[in-house]
Amino acid sequence: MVADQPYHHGALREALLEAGRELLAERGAHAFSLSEIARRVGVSTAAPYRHFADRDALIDTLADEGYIKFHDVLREAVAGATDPADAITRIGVGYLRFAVEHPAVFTIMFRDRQGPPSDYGPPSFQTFLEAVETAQRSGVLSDRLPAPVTSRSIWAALHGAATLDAVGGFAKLGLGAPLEELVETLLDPYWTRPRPHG
Amino acid sequence: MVADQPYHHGALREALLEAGRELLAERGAHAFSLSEIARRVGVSTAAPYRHFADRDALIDTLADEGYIKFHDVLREAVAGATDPADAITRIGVGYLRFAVEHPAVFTIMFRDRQGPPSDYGPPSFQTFLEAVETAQRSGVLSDRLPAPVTSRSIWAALHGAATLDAVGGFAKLGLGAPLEELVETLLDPYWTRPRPHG
DNA sequence: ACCTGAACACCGTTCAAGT
DNA sequence: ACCTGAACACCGTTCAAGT
Repeated sequence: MVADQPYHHGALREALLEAGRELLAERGAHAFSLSEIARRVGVSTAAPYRHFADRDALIDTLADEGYIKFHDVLREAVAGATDPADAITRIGVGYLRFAVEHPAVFTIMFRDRQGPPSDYGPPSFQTFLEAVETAQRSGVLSDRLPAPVTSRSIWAALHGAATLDAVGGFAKLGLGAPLEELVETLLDPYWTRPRPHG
Repeated sequence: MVADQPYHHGALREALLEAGRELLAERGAHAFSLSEIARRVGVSTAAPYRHFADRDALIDTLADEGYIKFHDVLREAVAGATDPADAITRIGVGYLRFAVEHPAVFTIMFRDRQGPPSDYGPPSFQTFLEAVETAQRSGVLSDRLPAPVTSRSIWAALHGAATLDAVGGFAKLGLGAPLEELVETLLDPYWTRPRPHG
């Protein structure tokens, strides 16, 4: 808190993004408001328009940040893996954990975009695809179907579980489960031979 | 169009729901507006509050309608099936087709609810669970995992594919595919033996 | 009992004017 | 170049008043 704010904020763009992150975390994607963000930063409601085309542009920027963070999660999952099958499992756990820990960011990442699609989504899928290819080559993952197709299926399973779990759908149906167990059961039919569970 | 509207609408509740359905179909979940709906019906913006607690109550009612329609889709899929494996496949196609044909309704069904959870979701999962149990008993679906767990996994895969496909995620990644083919590849790892594709 | 009219607090967005 | 102040059209919601 500075006693006397200068006329020029100096780093308004970053301040708006930071306030946006906080608002999302505190009140959810549903409560996102550009006016509220401007108020928190201590600036007029018109000020953001010097840095973002409109409300959606700010949301899309926060979504892009989410994609970058998400991509890091996937790369760290692969980096920390002990073997190709473990890499897939860790990606799965990372995917679901990201959704559970940052539900609002996850929501805006996969909402129906107003502007052009993000450039930051495909790299994540690419990382995942490479992990699937590696697992297929090592023989732990079936290669009955091409890697992109199997990747698409597992990605869909993880994404569906993440979405339904975040909304609480599984718990409502009496299907709530710890994250690791949920991932294990999702991946189970894909392995060429049964895997011991941790 | 009646030339002289009576003071009492008579069937305002249903008229509001109908206008809500149209607005969702025309402009998407994103553009939902209670004022716009009242305007379309030709009534004051305060009138809906005699029939719905608030905006969210109207949305939740439309979501419930969606669940009922969705449940019918699943039951018809099972009813029209030639065998237990075909029932699962038809459910999958019905699930994805519903999402693609009614994206706005699908969105509000699985959005983060404000009010209490819908009573109309669980019956759909129940129908699906029974189809999985039947398929497991007939031997076409692996019974390595309990029916509720396998149901959860396939449900997640279908839901994820529906969500990503509706948002256009698959197409963006060069993974776009016809609905039936997508469902086939999603279900492929679950069958106990390879199934011929139609 | 059901709906209107007017009001309130709140949005997103624009634009002339200030620094 | 960056931000303010005031305005505009639009929300959701409330409530006294009308029929």
